[in-house]
Amino acid sequence: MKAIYYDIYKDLREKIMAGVYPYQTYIPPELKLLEEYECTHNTIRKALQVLTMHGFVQPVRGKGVKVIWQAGRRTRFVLGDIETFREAAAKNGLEAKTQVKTFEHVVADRRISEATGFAVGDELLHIERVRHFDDANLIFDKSYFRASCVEGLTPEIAADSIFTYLEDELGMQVTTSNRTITMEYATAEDRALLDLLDFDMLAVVENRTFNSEGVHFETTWSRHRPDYFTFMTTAVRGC
Amino acid sequence: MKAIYYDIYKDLREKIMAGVYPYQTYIPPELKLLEEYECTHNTIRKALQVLTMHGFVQPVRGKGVKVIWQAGRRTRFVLGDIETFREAAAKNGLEAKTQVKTFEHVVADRRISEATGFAVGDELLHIERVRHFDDANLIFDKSYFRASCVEGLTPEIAADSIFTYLEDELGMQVTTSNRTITMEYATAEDRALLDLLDFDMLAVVENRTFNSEGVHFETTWSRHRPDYFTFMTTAVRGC
DNA sequence: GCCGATTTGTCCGTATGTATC
DNA sequence: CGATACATACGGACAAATCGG
Repeated sequence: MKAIYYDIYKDLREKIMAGVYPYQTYIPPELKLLEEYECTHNTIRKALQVLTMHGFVQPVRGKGVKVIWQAGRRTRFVLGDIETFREAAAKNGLEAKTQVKTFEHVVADRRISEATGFAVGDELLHIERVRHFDDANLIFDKSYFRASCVEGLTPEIAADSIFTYLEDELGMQVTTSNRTITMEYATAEDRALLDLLDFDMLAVVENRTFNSEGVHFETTWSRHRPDYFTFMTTAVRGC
Repeated sequence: MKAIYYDIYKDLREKIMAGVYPYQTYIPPELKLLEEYECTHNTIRKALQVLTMHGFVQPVRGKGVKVIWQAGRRTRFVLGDIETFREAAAKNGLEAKTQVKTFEHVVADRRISEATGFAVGDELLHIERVRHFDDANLIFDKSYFRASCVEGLTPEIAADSIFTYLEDELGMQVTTSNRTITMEYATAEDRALLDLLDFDMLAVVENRTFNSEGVHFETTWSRHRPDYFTFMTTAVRGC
């Protein structure tokens, strides 16, 4: 991301998180920011818009742009923006290991098609992985990738980071992700693969991911042990 | 919302949901849309940006703007954008009733402050409500409102719709909502108030809401019976 | 492989409206 | 009422990616 507005966004975000612009105060007005970043009006606004969408600030007409982000008490494993499992784990201060349980080519039949959103007949790669950290198997990922989008993928790469491979080696850009969160009973398979303790339900995140070409290339169900599951998001009226 | 870009957004959204612009096809390019809506390219771009943020389309450089929205099979009770409980229930085709269990003024002590994000000493209104539909008590809402933001609120209004009252009567605008989703064990209180069947865990949505002045005026925990809980959201890289 | 047409992405500069103080 | 500050819209310019000839 080499856009000017994005650099400004990142800079402002840093300052908010560092407490330079504290909770419930106003950041400098557009006119000041113009001078500081030496750009126009519109570019500042674009940066502020992204900042707003991410829940850091809220513009108040006639007054200014107010900081609404509070330093968070985050517990265990927090999901949110688009990021790789490895990135998320690192951000949560956890060292993670991944074990590949299934790695096979399949052709989408009617049942798979309805569950994943792929078309019947699509060539897919079916991958199942168990995520291990804090001395326990905590997440079970069941994924279907569009085969033509993940050429050269091997079980070894799947054990490392599929998304890093796709972005760095294949030059693909992950762009949009539609997510659905539900709760489901643990299956015998979950119990066999995960360290579930007494939990009999799981938090399930269904993820349908599109690349920069607008092609749906992945549907994954991440099945989380409840005590390690936290999902954060921001909704903004009208945006 | 009287902005031009917002009308264009709504029109395009309708056409996508109606199938006028089907899944995986390109919508007309900017130049066509300029003519159709008689505005400038910047206004079109703003509308497309909102459409993108909501997961309906994805722009592809040099090619066009591709529809990535698929008609969904939504199950039971679906949450997502900012909307009142009543709106959400209606959208899911359910007729809902609300029972007010608690309605009292409190002053935030250290414990409440840490849980809600309000400051110690803030005057709050503590409201607990049970949501009933499909012949069962399915959601338990524990809320704290900033008292100065909800003047004139009564238990009767709370049984109807607090948000409708705030927006229509007090002229407040709900703008930003920071949400955290977790799973928790059901408490004795949950069991007493809800029809939990055999479920021993709940989906809990913590909601911290800010009005158009950037003032944090509400923290609510909505405790949902798992089989009626679905949460949908869209994440877009860079936005 | 190159060039030009198409299409989206970014940025500039300006103008006007609306809300606050 | 005027100054300040955000919101919307216009019009123009150039960059970057794609596609067809």
